[in-house]
Amino acid sequence: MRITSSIEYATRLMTTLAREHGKAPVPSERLAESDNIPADYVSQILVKLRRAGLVDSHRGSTGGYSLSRPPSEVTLGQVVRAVDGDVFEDVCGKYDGGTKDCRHQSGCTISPVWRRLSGLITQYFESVTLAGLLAETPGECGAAPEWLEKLSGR
Amino acid sequence: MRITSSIEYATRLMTTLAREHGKAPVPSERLAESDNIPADYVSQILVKLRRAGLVDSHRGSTGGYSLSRPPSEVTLGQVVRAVDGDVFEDVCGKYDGGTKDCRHQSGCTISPVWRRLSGLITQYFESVTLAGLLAETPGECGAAPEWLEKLSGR
DNA sequence: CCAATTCTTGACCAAAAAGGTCAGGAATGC
DNA sequence: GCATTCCTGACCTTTTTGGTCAAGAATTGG
Repeated sequence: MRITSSIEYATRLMTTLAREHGKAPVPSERLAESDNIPADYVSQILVKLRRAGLVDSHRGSTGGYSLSRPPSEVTLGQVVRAVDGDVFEDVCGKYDGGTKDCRHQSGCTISPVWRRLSGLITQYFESVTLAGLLAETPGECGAAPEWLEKLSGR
Repeated sequence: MRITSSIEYATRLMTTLAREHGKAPVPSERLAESDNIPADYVSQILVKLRRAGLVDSHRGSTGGYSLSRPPSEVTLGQVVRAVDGDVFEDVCGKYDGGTKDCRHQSGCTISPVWRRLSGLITQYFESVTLAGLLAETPGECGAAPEWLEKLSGR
């Protein structure tokens, strides 16, 4: 399991756009540059974000992209779904070995576990907004996950 | 993001072995059959589980595989790590566009989010044991995730 | 000791997904 | 009308997934 480049890139883009919210639209080329993403790839990701209704696009010389809503109203979940579809979409029914019935062995005691995991992830994604991302304390790339300790009870 | 076949298969195998714990070793061919997994693929997965110390193998005519520990002492996290490595191993430092410094844009406010997610998933995996999997109420493949509501506070 | 059984190892392969590129066209603002 | 920017969709390469295969090395029952 991993974070794909699309997810990472889309998150960077949305974060940058959030910072520019209320100002002029940002052309994709500038986004590519500032977020360190291949220029031609950026457009592709922005298209998905636009189709999901998360950003607006404007053509012409003063054109570019802008958030369609305030940063506080956009969740990470929406961003992830826009570029990657639903999380753990089709666990059940895959890997059924050709037989088309659910073959999670052992009377399907496994699938509830995947479903909970999926719910857990979805819920976390939903709890993070772009506004929250901006307010995040940067910290270097090795900081400990503080609140995690709380959650785990340790 | 998705559950790979290796993870799903490994979980099925371990669940089946947990059910047979204390009895005779189960040959891989029988595991393949009962868990609906390609026979040649099963061996490959079992090798990883053995190298991780989760199962024991015995050759010869009465040979096969068996759990190396009681089901209550094996977590889903151990199984997943055995076949798939660490969850979200290297988010930071990837997608840096060639520049070898961490380029999570915007002062790296993004990486803590991935790290928390990784921790959340790891923690969930750690909380599920094989014994727990066996005790799971099967339910059909669409049951609601009950305890999730508790966690979310809703 | 022999033969059947089972695991072991590592190479190999095909299909899919990920990651990225490109070219031609259509709006838009100046 | 011309530069700028987005739009569309095809295309490509690399990596990962998912799976196969063959030769060999233990082990056990007979």
